[in-house]
Parts: sequence; C-alpha cells; structure tokens
Amino acid sequence: MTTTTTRTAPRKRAANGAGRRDSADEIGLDALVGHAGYAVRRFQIWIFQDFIKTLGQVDIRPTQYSVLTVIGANPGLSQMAVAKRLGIERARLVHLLDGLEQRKLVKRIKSKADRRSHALHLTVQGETALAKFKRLAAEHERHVEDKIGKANRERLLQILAGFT
Amino acid sequence: MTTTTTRTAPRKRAANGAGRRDSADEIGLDALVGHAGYAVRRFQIWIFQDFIKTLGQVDIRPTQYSVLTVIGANPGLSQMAVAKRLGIERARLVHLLDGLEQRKLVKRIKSKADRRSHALHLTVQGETALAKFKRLAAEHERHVEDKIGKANRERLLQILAGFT
DNA sequence: CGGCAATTGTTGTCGTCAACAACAATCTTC
DNA sequence: GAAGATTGTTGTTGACGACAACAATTGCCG
Repeated sequence: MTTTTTRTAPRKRAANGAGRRDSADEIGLDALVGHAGYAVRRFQIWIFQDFIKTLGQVDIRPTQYSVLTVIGANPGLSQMAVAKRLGIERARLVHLLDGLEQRKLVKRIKSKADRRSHALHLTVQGETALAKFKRLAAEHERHVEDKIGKANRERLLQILAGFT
Repeated sequence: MTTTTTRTAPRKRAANGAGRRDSADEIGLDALVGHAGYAVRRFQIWIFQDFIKTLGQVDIRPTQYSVLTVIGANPGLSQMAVAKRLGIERARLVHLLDGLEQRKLVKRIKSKADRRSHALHLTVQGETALAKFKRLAAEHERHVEDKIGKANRERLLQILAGFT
C-alpha cells in the first residue's frame, strides 16, 4: 500500500499512558510492514541462524561454506577470483582461508604462472568434508521449505536469481 | 531444479590446470545456486546499501529507521518492548537510542508506573523528521521495485509476511 | 630494455552488529 | 520482608564489511 503521501499523523493508538501493553506481540509495526528490506532482513537472520545451528556439529558458517563450495566447483582459482565471485573483500578472505587451511580443508598452492597469486584447492579430506557439509546444507534447505513452503521457496529463488 | 540428492560428485569442470579462466564472471557457483540463504543474503546486502544511500542525506540507517517507526506508531513503549518487537538486543538498543536522543529525535521519559523502565516518545522534530524519512524510504522501496519488478516485490512481501 | 602503473596477497584499523555476561535498581511473588 | 525476576546499562567477544597501506610481482609503454 505505502500510502503515497506518507500520512504524517501517526495515529497514536489510544494514548494509554505509560506502556500498558500486555502481550508484546500486539505492537504495531505501522509503516514497517510493506518494507521489503525489513522482511528480508528478518528472514535472512532466521535462515543464517538455522544454517549455523544445522551445520553446528561440523562448525561451518555460511561464508565458510560458500568459499568451500566455490573452490570445490572451480579448483585452482586465485583468492582475488573467489573474493570477487562471492562479493567478499580479499582482505577478509585471507582470514577465512587461514582458518580453513589450518583445518586442512583447503590448501594454497603458489601459482607458477603468476607468482603473486595462490591457486586454491580442496584437500582430500576437504573434498569428503564438503560432501558432508552439502548433506547438512540440504537438510537446512529442507527447514526453509518447512518454514515458508516448498512452492514459495522455489518462487523466492526465482525472484532473487539475479543476485546469485 | 535443485538436484534432490545433493549430487556428491563435484564435477570438476574440466581440469584446466592453474586458473585459466578468462572472464571472472564465468565462475560456477555449483551447489550455491539453489541455496535460499545465499540469494537472500546477497539481496539483503543490496537492499541495505540502497537504503543507506537513499537515506544518506538524512543519515538514517535501516535499524534506526525501524526503531523510529515503531516508537512513532506506539508511543510510550519501553526499551524492552521495542527491542523484543524488532528482534534487537536491549543492549544494542541502548546505543541506538543514545544516538537518536542526542539528535533530539527521541526522548526517554522515566515511567512512573515502573521506575525501572523508560517510556519512549518521538520529539516534535522527531515526528516531522520521521515524516521525511518515510518519504525517502518510499523512494527506496521504488528502487526495489525497479530492481526485481513490482509484482515480484509484492510476492516476496507476501511470502515473507510471517517474519514481520 | 627500463621504469612506472596495476595487481595480488597480506596486515592493520575502524565501525556495525549479534551474542553474552555481569551489575544496580526496581518490581513481583510468596 | 526475602528471593527471584525484570529493566536498563556497561563491557567483551567474534563475525563481517570498508579502507588504507605495504611488499612482491606482473604488465605495459615509451
């Protein structure tokens, strides 16, 4: 609706003095409903929390998972390429890879073509670990379906396909 | 599509040695496509950046806007109530309100009913300022429409209505 | 060829944000 | 009235994005 003229009068909702509100669930959001950003933010928080919980047993967070997935699908990429593809800053990727390399999931191999850059590869245990992560991620994705419905999840992915 | 069984085999994409990839836009995301969380995260980042840019002239960030909106629609709420409604931690809300109070947009009034809590209200200039913020927020919302389409935005809001 | 700009990985800083923990003041409940 | 819960506050930690600076290396151009 977005009331084109932004209705300045705030509709004070019965001036009931100082906080006489019983169930805190009845607080009006007013203009906040109808803002895509708000709904998307709340949903994103929910999704990440479920992802973190579901992949908690293997201690993998969403960003780590995305890095492993991209390296697994494109072995030999440079850090720049991975960072650019995922929209992470290369400075941030350094720390992420430090952690993943310490856990023996990823290895940096000095490129001979360009001695500035590193070719990124999964280790052997990185491959098998990623397989397990993907199973858990699929489970998480099922939670999303349970939450918003299978059809809605498909529609949502379609709507946001441009942001891959 | 979402290959129901998570296809464990990573499909190495032609072992082309060390990073022989021309346009960095052609890096496969593999399993990442089909993950709702990834798409939502990217979209959320885009939305917030546009919101911050559009409301940049008045120096209001999304969280501040949500706080002002809720207080404006429900004057007299306690900090606990606002925090719970918006899913913010009350510790975080303290700093947010500090900033908004310094800018004379919000005032904390000691509640007489419960002397632990503060009743939150917009100041007079807070009311008029919020009106302007809402106009700018509506402009931002139009940017979202331009990005994903009017119909898709509606559908998205409907899908995520449960996360208000 | 030589020098200069650009790129790559790295380190560091700053600000935002969520998650906790602890605390004093105050309310609630028994 | 005492014990336990709630409210606002302060502080810490860790993930994350945005920058800036730097050394090593590459690429380009005169």
